[in-house]
Amino acid sequence: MVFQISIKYYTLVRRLTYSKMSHRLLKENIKKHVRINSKDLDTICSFFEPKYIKKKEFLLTQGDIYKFEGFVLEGCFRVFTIDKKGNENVLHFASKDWWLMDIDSFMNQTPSHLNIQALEDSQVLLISRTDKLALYESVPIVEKLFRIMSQKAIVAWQRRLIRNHSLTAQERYIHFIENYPKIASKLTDRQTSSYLGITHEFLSKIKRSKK
Amino acid sequence: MVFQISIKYYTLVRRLTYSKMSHRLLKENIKKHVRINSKDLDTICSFFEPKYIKKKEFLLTQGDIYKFEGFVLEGCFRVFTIDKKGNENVLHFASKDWWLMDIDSFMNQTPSHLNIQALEDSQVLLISRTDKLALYESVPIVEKLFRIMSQKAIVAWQRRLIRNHSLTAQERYIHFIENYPKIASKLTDRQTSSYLGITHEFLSKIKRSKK
DNA sequence: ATAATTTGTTGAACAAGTTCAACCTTTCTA
DNA sequence: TAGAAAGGTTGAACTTGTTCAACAAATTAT
Repeated sequence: MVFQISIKYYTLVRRLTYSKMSHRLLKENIKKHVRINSKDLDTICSFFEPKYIKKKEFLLTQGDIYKFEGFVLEGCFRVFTIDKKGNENVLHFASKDWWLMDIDSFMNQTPSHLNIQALEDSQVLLISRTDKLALYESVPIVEKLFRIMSQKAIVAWQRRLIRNHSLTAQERYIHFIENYPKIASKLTDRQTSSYLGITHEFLSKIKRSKK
Repeated sequence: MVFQISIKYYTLVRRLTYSKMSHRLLKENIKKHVRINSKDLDTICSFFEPKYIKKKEFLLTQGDIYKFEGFVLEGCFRVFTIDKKGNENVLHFASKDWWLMDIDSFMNQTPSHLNIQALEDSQVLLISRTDKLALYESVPIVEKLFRIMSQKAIVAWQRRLIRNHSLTAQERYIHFIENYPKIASKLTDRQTSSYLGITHEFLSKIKRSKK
């Protein structure tokens, strides 16, 4: 009996500790973007709920309406579309400390064009659309936070387009594995090639010629 | 004498009228993105000053630090980088009712990677960095405005990347002229090809084969 | 109006990347 | 643990797009 209680107690403490830990990563992330007081930070984080997703499971499937925004605590995701020809196009990956959103579907509540799939057992913090919209109103700095995050994202997309236009597939591959070694090491060649915009066969040939 | 005065008066009235007209386009643009009261709208617009730029002149040159953000009233611009191999890569064009910014340089006050050049005699409304930063503080809805504009821009960049990965050069060319006929009609083939990420020779061959 | 420059067109040789098919290795699953 | 499924490699033929060079057409500056 005593033993059981102590297990329960231990579990409870672990959960709380864990929960604080998980929000800590989110807090650190937010503080990278804006100066923010701890009250606002606590309010923001209080709306994020942890969720566990198993390898190969989907957080979002093409056609769904996206009702959550996510922040990755652990694991790795791929965000991709399937085009008319049936090919998968990876927009990006998201591992620990990255955000997961489908801005288009979330903003306009239209069916999503994107799929978000876990590449390994993963944990995310999710905020519902309702709570997010409420946060924009009640905690004004949230607007600034996402304005700044969005602007940084635009810069990243611009640079990626330029790389696609000015570099060969081999150069893009080298850039990718050098700049995102942690993510790259978790991927199959098929996933990497889809991100780079080439076939997996050609990636295989690039790797051979590099040696 | 009387004649001279009347000319002066006419010019003054025209300027005032013109200035209101020009801010009207900006106001309409802003109202597409956010619900906003007319006082805030007036405050925002009051910081934008008109500027005329002649064909081929630059609003920004690679290496400069960007100190303004612009809104195009008339004319057309191209935003491009020159990479190490000396090739021009057009990020995008901006004609009437579009925004002109170099987010990276403007945010971080680092030397710009971009060039912004007028393709024809053009007019823009410019806001200085100082005024923009002050606006973010004094008119909170400005944060929301640029947050939403930025998020729409991200969606556009994502779609463009997917087109680059999933469509042939010919399909991208057709998409471009069908979706941006006004801008496309103002461009030389060299400019169009640089936007599409192909050589101008190959664009010429695409056009021939299309007939 | 003329010269100079930029732009567009075309062809031939070439390079980059795809497709398809075969085969092997690894990983998942019953 | 066997069988199935998925991932990786390789080669040959093919397609897409580039490069370079030459020339014609259109703009621009003088």
